[in-house]
Amino acid sequence: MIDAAAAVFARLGYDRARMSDIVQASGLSKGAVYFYFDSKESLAVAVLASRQEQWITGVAQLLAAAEPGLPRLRALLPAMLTLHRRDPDAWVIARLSQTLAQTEATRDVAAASMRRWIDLVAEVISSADPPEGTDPRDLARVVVGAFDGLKTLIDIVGEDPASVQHELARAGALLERMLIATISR
Amino acid sequence: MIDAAAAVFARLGYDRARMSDIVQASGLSKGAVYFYFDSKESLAVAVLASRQEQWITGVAQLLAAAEPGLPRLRALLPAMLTLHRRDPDAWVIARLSQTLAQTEATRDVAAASMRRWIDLVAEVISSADPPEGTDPRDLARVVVGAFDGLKTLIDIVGEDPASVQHELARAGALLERMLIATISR
DNA sequence: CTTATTAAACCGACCGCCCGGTCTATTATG
DNA sequence: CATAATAGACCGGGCGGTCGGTTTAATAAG
Repeated sequence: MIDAAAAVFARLGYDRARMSDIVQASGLSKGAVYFYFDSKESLAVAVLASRQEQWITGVAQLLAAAEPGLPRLRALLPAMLTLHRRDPDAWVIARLSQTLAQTEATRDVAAASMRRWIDLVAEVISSADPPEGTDPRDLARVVVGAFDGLKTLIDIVGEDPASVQHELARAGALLERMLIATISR
Repeated sequence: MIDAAAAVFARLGYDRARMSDIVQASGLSKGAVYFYFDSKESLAVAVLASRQEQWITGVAQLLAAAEPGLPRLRALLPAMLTLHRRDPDAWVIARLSQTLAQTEATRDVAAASMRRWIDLVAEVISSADPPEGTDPRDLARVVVGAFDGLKTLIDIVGEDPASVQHELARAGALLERMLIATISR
């Protein structure tokens, strides 16, 4: 059911997603959905937590295959792209965080979710021994933010979903190049 | 009135912005607003066009002060940051484009708006003589997308508006460094 | 094996509110 | 008086959320 909601949120965004859409996608009924979740908002929080977990463990798993340091850093963007190719809905964490951060009650979970993700990237960057005066967390923010922004931008200007996937891979590779160029002295 | 609408859209986003909010912010009445605009959607399109114009001419003006080539490229991120500091609402173009791109009727204007902006950045990058095999348009996409993503991300994890401004400047400087490192051989 | 009992799971018609949009009355302008 | 501009009460539809009732499944009792 969380899967169905994630797909709908990913497709329409939180505000445009109607409860009826989610109900229909889940194959259940309105009563069943509200049996498990208090509100649309709490459902969104659950989706955020679920996909966040899925995303982070997925990336971490792929990163673990590369040895620490520069090789692992080089594996970062490819891992993100692989995850995104495997399940584009997982990146709903970015859109949901954006929306949930606007509401007082859910701002903290949204921020915490993003911070956790930044921390993981910062860890990888840090292990690659960046030059003096380069804060790994700053770089991590740029990478995470840039990936999100690129996905958004390409979704807007892209033609069809297939080309979007391709364009994102292209942009991801370039972002990686920029990251490496910055870190190597 | 477009200014008022822009402010509201920037603060709440298209979907959460209520017509009553915009009416109140404009200091006019509902009748007056609908005398000038057919719908909420067309109002959003007008806001997008207005701020896009404002943003592009503003950046272009700042860029014109620097001589073409690398100096002008170096002026790009500072110009964007200056514009953003001068009027953070102007960056509502990114959020509005995202939303309007979801609707069939307005998808093209949203995409066109973003493409125009990418074109300008690509032009600047191109004039800085990037190495072989580096597509200026690809780089431009990364810069534009990254800036948008960074603004979004920092809005989420940032504490107060003042620190957001500062963090964005910091991230922007880093993004510039990455861009220069990539372009210089 | 059958039947009785119970509670969790599920259904979908329904509700009240709120929002985008309309419309008529009124005011300003010339 | 004519016209443009504005006001704000009003409306219909759609939305998130509710609630009484029904099915399902697990367990106990005979």
